[in-house]
Amino acid sequence: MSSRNNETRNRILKATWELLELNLGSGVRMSDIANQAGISRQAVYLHFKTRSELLIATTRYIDEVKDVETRFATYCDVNNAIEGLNAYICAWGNYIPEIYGVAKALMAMKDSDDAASSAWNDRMQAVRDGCKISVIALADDDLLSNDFSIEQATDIIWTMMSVRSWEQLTIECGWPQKKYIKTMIQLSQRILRND
Amino acid sequence: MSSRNNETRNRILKATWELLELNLGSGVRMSDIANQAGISRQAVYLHFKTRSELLIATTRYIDEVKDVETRFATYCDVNNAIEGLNAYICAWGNYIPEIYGVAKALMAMKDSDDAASSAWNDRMQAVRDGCKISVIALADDDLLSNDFSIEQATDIIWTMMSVRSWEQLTIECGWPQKKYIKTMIQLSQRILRND
DNA sequence: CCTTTTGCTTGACATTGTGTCAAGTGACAT
DNA sequence: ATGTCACTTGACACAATGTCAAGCAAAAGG
Repeated sequence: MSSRNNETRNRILKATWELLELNLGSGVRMSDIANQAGISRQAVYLHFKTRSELLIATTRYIDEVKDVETRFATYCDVNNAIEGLNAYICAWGNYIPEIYGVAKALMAMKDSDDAASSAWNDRMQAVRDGCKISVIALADDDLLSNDFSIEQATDIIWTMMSVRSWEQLTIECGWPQKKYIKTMIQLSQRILRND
Repeated sequence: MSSRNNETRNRILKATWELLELNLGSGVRMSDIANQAGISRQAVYLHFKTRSELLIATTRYIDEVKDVETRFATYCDVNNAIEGLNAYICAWGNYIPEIYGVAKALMAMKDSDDAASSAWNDRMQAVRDGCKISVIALADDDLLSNDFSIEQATDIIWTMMSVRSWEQLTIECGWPQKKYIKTMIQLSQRILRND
C-alpha cells in the first residue's frame, strides 16, 4: 500500500478532498475520484483498500494541510476559563466548514461501515475532550452552574458544537459563519454560567 | 398502487416500522421487509413504488397509530408561554424515540433521494413551526432575551430539539430519556430568558 | 358453474457502485 | 537485456434497488 508512489497518493487525497467539498460530501464515487486525480479507478485501490480507508486518510490529510496542531494549540494559552472556552469554540467551530464535505461522507458510512464508524467516533471523542477541558477550567474558577455536572455540561457543549448542529444552523437556516460563531459563544455563556 | 389490498399494505408498513426500530434505522432491505410481512419482495413494490415512498408512508402510518394529532394538540391549552414551550419540548422530545428508526433511515436517504429529502424537510419544518409558536408566545410576554430575534431564537431551539441532537445525547452520551427532557427544558430557559 | 378479475408469486433481468483479479505496458535501474 | 515498480486495462463477483412477464389461486359476477 504505502510502498506506492507518494505523489500519486497525495493526488488521490487532494482529488477526494476537492470533490467532497464541491459536492458537500455526497455523490462522490471512487471512479470520480480517480478521474479527478487523472489515474485509473484501480490505481486508487492500490493506495487505499476501501472507500472508508480513503475517507479516513483524507481527514488526516486535511488536518496536515490545515495544520490542525498549531490551530488548536493557541486556545491553551489564554488568561481565563471563559476566554479558553471561547477560543475553543472559535477554533473548532471555524474548522468544521473546512472538513464538512469529508465529515458528511464519513458520517454517511458510519451506519454500515465499522472502520468509518470508529474513525469518526475517535475524532468526535477528541472534540469532546476539548470541550471537557474548557468545562473543567470553568468549574475550577467556580463559573459553572450547579445545575450541571462536569460530564453533563460537557455533553451539552459537545452536542451544541456538533457538525450536525453546525450543518443545521448554517446550511439549513442560512446563518453566516460569523453569526454561527458569535451565537455559539453567547449560548455557551447562557448555558453554563453560574448565576 | 393503493387499489391493492389494504390489509397487506398495513402489514408492510408494520413490518417496516418493526424492523427499522429493531435495527435503529440501518441495514433494513426491501427483502427483509417483505420477509417480515410474510410476502414476496415484489409484492412490496406493488404497494410502494420505491423504498423512499415506503419510508415516507411509514412515518405517516406511525403518526396515525401514535395519534400525533391529539398528542400535539395538548400543548396549545396552557396558561402561559413558558408552560407552552415546556409542553412542546415534552411532546416532540418524547415523540423522537418513537420515530427514531424511520427517521434515521429517511435521513440516510436524504442526500441521494429527492423525495426522501423533501418529505423529511417538510416534517422538520413543521417542528420548526411549533418551536416558532412557542418563541413568539415568549416574546409576546416579554420573556425573550433581547440578544436574539424571533427567527434566531427559533433556529436555536429547533436545532437543540433536532433528532440529531437527541441521538447524540441519548444514544451516544447514554442519557436516559427523562434526563434528556428535563435538561432540554432547563436549557430552553437558560437560552431564551430575558434577564 | 364457468369466466374474469384481483392480489400475489416466481424467476429472470437491468442497473449502479464497490471491490477483486490477472495480464499487460512503459519507464527506469542495475 | 533484464527486472522491477507503478500504473493500466478489462473482466468479473457481489449486493441492493427496481423492472418485467408469466403464472396461479381465490373471490366475484354473470
